[in-house]
Amino acid sequence: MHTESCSDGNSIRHLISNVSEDELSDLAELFKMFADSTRIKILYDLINGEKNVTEICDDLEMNQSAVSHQLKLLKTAKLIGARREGKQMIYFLADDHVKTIIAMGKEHIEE
Amino acid sequence: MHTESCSDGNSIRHLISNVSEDELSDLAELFKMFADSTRIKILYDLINGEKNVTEICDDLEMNQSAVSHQLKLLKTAKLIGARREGKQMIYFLADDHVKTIIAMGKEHIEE
DNA sequence: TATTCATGTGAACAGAGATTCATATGTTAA
DNA sequence: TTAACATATGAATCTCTGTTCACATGAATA
Repeated sequence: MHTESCSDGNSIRHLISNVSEDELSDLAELFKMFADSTRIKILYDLINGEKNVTEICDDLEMNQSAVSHQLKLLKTAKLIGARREGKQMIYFLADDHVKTIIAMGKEHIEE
Repeated sequence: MHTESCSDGNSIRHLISNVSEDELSDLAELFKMFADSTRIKILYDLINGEKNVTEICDDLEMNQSAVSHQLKLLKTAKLIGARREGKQMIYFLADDHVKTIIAMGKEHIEE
């Protein structure tokens, strides 16, 4: 016998043990968020604590529109959260996974 | 006073504590390797042990050229290694960081 | 050495994504 | 309600990158 092994019928040739193709796509999507300089800088910036958009722009020395566009992506990916405070929007890291993932990356680089 | 704080003169406005802009770019470059479905599948495939190109192609159900191109990128990034064995090239994960990083990603997704 | 199998690679094409520009939305203060 | 500030967003542009196609390279075998 040599038939389907994935119970969900979603398989890249029964190989990738127990992991559906969708799950791997989601993984790729997640890592995409870390795969851009601007977004990494934003995430890294927020490790120092929550900040509003203007502060982030100043820190990164980038124009507000570019930053806002990336903030939106990060928020959609649920890597950051936001709340309004008067005229300003305060952004912050959603959870500790972000720090952990970045830390793992740094570790690999400094091998 | 409020001048340069990074000793190397490489700063995104002294913010990103102790981390040079280059270092953050390297991080982004690293995560780019995980940010594509094909590459993630290859990496995940190799978690099951070393494989030659044909096996990987079969597993992913992708044509050989596409896979080879991605293998080259992964090798350049030092996430995988390779050795020749007769006509075949055997690819394998370079170290455990790959597994760790993927595991972190999965953990975040399954939150 | 000619052939076949396994893999690598350059060029071309297509699609995705990042930045900019202009402008819209939302909030506070005058 | 008007003005000023803070942020969001759509469209256009430009760049980057993944796949395909055709072919090159390398190794084993007849």
